Amino acid sequence: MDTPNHCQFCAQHPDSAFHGLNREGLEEISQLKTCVSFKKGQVLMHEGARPQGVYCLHRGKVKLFTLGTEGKEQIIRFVTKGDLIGYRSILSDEPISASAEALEDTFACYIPKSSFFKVIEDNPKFSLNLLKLSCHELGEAGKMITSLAQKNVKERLAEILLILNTTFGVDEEGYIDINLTREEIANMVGTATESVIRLISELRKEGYIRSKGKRIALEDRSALRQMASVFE
Amino acid sequence: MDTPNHCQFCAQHPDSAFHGLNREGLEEISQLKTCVSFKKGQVLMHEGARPQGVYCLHRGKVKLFTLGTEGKEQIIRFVTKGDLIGYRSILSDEPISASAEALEDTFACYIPKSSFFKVIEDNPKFSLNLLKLSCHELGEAGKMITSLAQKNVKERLAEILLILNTTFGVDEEGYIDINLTREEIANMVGTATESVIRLISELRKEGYIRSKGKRIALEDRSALRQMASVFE
DNA sequence: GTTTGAAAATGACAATTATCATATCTATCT
DNA sequence: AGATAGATATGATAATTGTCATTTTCAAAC
Repeated sequence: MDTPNHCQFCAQHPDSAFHGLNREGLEEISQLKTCVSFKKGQVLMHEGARPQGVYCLHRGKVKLFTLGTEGKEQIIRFVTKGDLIGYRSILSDEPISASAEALEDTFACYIPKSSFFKVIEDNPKFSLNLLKLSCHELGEAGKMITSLAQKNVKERLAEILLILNTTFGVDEEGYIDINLTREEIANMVGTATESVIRLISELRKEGYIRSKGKRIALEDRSALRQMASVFE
Repeated sequence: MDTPNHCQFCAQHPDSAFHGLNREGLEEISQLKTCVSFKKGQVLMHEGARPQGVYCLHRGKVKLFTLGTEGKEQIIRFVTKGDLIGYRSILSDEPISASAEALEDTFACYIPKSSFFKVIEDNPKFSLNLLKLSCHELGEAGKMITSLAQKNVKERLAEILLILNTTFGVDEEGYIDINLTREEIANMVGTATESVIRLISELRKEGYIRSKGKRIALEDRSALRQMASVFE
């Protein structure tokens, strides 16, 4: 039997979909899941496919993205420890809307579709958690829509840098603890790679951030928040 | 007792959150709800507020929008007959993320928060429907994000016109059956009002649409689909 | 340490989109 | 029917952003 404690561990986090489940529910999931690992760059799920289960991330980082016109990738959001992948597609009974690719070596639990539904049926609390989760993400998506529609590229870049800083934290030297290329940042901001590079240089010259290679550290977060009109 | 049949009527539509509920469940909702009406321009819910219940639209049209920087409104989506308003906020226990304003005289059923949760508890099917609904909308939001990030204004306008045509249908003369100003269209597309006006003229000159005052009719939908890169 | 390919940086220029000014139209009220 | 306010339309111009070309830097593999 492989690592039956993972679920209880994941469930500790208040934002986890498994939070607040009783012992039996967690035990049930632990029984039904299997553990899988992915190398950096591996694709967990393909846009358009019909997933046969959901992943719950145990360790690692994953980007979710759709392919727009001419194959350009648009990063929708990131998935980290404790987050689920594929639940949207299974619950709405639609093809996967975004591909999921590992940004670093990643470990996840796989819960087959049938087991997933069984846990939902057996645990109303789990169902409510999922509702809460999807409704929260719906609100986040709305914010992203407003940003893309109304802010200019520099404001959006400032916003994304703040989000990355919050989502992934910083290393010992203060750099945001995520390994993204400028192109990937551009694919979040919704702009050209060169524009991101130019604006990162600008922000550096203005003293709001510092950078070393591809790594970025925020120097003046409150100024960035003001620039991005983020009031949280 | 007011119009106890509304809920059964709404529940007929396969996309309704109330679809598939048993007789008792529908009866329960019919008991708990009250009917309200709104004049054109009235606000049903204010961004940032804490709603005390949800609305289920019975007749009329409502726009959902957030206010971006400098008070510019960004229309997220429209709500029509059978759709719910406010459920996202109540379920995620967050403030309302978008204001709701009636685009025409509108009738709705109001279900208080406590009653809403009671129906969820008593009817697992309802809970699953809501999950399906929010997950579907999450996918739609993802599409909108990719469009905003990657398409130019003309492509997005073509896409929005197709969506309006599908959502609201056409009148006897073939015009899209919704009364929107050019400014409101711009607030969906995420651009300046003048840009929308210019591009509507362009589309008209190119023969893809015709217009009469503020009313618009699609003349060549497949060309518009191609322009917008919509393959559905 | 050198090699080497990919990523970052920068400049020049083109395309897109926004802004401002102004004219025309249209629906509604009297 | 005429007045009027708000909406649509259009031109001129400015600002933003994208594209292409080239150079520099970086990091992994040998």
